[in-house]
Amino acid sequence: MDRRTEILEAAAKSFSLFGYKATTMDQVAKIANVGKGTIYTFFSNKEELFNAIVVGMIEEMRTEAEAAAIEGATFEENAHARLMSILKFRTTHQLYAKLIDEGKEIRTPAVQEVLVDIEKQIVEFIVEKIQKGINRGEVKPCNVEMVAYLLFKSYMALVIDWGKTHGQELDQTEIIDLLSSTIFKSLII
Amino acid sequence: MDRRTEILEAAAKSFSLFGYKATTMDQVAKIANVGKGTIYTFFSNKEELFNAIVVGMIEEMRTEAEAAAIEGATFEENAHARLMSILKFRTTHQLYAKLIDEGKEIRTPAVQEVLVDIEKQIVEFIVEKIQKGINRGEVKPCNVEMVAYLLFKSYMALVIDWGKTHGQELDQTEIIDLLSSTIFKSLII
DNA sequence: CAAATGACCATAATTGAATTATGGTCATTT
DNA sequence: AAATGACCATAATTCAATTATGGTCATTTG
Repeated sequence: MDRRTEILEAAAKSFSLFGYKATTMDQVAKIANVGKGTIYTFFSNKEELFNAIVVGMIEEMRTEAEAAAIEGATFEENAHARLMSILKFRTTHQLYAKLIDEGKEIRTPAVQEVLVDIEKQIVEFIVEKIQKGINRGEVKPCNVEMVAYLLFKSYMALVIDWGKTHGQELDQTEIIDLLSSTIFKSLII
Repeated sequence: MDRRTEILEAAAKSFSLFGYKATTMDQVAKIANVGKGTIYTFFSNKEELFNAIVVGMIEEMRTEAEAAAIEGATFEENAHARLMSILKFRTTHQLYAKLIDEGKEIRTPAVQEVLVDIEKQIVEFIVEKIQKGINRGEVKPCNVEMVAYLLFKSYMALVIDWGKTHGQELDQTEIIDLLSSTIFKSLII
């Protein structure tokens, strides 16, 4: 494996395990079996190394979300499956979960910026899918950006936030029932 | 004015100006022109005094939200008007705005708890209104708690959050257009 | 004598000086 | 030419000393 990859893997491991702030460049160098200076021949600073890791994670998330869609399923079914996949990734993926925690608890600025960027990219992903649905004639023309945003926020609310104030999580079917009869209903032709 | 009221007014002023943490009982006593011990004959501790102030604020918010509704208007029009009134109150009311800031920046536990409670009461307020709409035959029977939650979160997202990532605020008409064709459409008979 | 008061106390919060840790560099080595 | 790690400036942490604060209660007041 080349040095760059070894550094990336070491950094991914450390960021996932300890978060951004608690990961030191010395530590990354040690895990990667590399002199600290070597890291700086590939990445200009800690934040760039971090961003490279996050770019990789977003790709991974996107791939999983794409894989969640089923050939021949309706737009609504696939939208639901992909969104649930993304939200599952969000809480399951060690690095993502760690970053959410660090953003909230320690409020490391670099982490908070990255989290905002990830959410933007998720919404853009949804935008793409809606746009494709419109082009295929499965979805009504609409304010795609707003609809994508509303969809994402609604899923966040029902899947992630609800449980925090209401003792227990919502059932998937309850979520589908509600969104199917509201947002999706007006979206689909 | 009786001592209790003087204390309440002093506390409201101080909490609004400085937040929960930065308000001292000595300060409240001084503003209220009262010995510090006197405060403790009416309120068992700082947090109880704080809660009393917040209860008053919620009442105020509720009254304004009720006043935003118009006799003879549709359920949708009034729901929109009331929700916008609440969100306006949220950012305009000095104490509420201060608490949101303190909850986020200093993360005073007493403040965060109170903020969660306020949001719960807002959702309960929406629940009431939807239930009333159902009883009147203006609104379809539905999972009232979930719909209220979704409505509130949608308004929060479009009115409060959107601007933070998208450079500028959404226009009221854009919000109505979207929600009217989605959530409200499926709600109203 | 019942209500009000503020000096007082235990403890929590803050400060700042000293210490340690860390991101990044660059002369030296491989 | 690429890799390295000792080195440096500065940021972060520690912790003892100090200050501030919530809450009490013996005393005062009307």
